[in-house]
Amino acid sequence: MDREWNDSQPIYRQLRDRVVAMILDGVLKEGDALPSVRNVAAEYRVNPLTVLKGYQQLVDEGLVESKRGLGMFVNVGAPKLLLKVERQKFLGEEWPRVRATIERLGLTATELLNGGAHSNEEPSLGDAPAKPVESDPAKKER
Amino acid sequence: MDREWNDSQPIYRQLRDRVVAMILDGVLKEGDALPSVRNVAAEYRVNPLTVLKGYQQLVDEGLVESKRGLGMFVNVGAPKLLLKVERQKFLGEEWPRVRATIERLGLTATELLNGGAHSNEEPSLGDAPAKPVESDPAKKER
DNA sequence: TACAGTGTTATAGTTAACTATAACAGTAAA
DNA sequence: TTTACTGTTATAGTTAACTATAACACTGTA
Repeated sequence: MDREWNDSQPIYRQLRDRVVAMILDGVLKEGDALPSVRNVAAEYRVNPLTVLKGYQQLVDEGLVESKRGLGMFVNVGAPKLLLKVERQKFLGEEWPRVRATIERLGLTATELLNGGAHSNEEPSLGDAPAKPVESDPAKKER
Repeated sequence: MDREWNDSQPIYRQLRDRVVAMILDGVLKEGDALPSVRNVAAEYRVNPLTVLKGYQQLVDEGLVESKRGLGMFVNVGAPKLLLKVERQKFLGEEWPRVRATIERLGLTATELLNGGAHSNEEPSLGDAPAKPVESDPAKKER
């Protein structure tokens, strides 16, 4: 896990997202114990309550089960459920926004997806984008 | 403009982003007046101070100039500057995250690009992804 | 039993975001 | 001057996020 925080989202949600990522990546498998609240709090120098809040979200989502005195554990079926739910969420909410941004910046989604620049490449401002993504004619703003 | 807010970011930042989008899209050109603080506040049913805070960000970024009694105006050079800065920000910060998510969810380029009205399509969990977005071969593990 | 791990709750304080309400200040036009 | 727009500041209150510190409750093991 990474040790830094993003100012664009509350810590507890980022925490939740990181655990989700670990489950999706198979780092945490069904039945596995999550890193303990206290450990995480110490390692990231964050308040235990903040960690708990993030973890509680996962419990509320039915992904994780809490066993007092033992720890918190990845539920059976969580990875599968997660893949489904997160895909829906991404395709329905995040991707449309991102895609709009890409178009707005005159970048091409195809290029970006096909192993183009990820890291810190500066697009020379001058050159016209090779093949801008056509904006969707049926695009509905909402 | 849209009338709704996203819980993932403070309103004033979303407001700022919308104006940025309008500038990039050419809806607001150099020298144009932004929608007035009071109008926006009324239309979106938001506090004038919140709108002002969003607008102030733009002033601080050198994109907009404020003229008391007159309004706030898009600076000369703002669109060009914006394109450069926002591209850098997107490629350096947002895209890497988004890309990681895409890979994690095993989504395919076709799935992402062909969805005109992809809103709430459920990716049938069963079928193997046709051609997952490849992770960068040059990516360094650490 | 004692102990060292777990999760959980209680108390209380700080800060950022947002809100309502009101007033102040500058510009242009009737 | 009056009116109707602009941006701006002042005062004060609410809520969510985060923090520190401490205690409570449970489990497995020495």
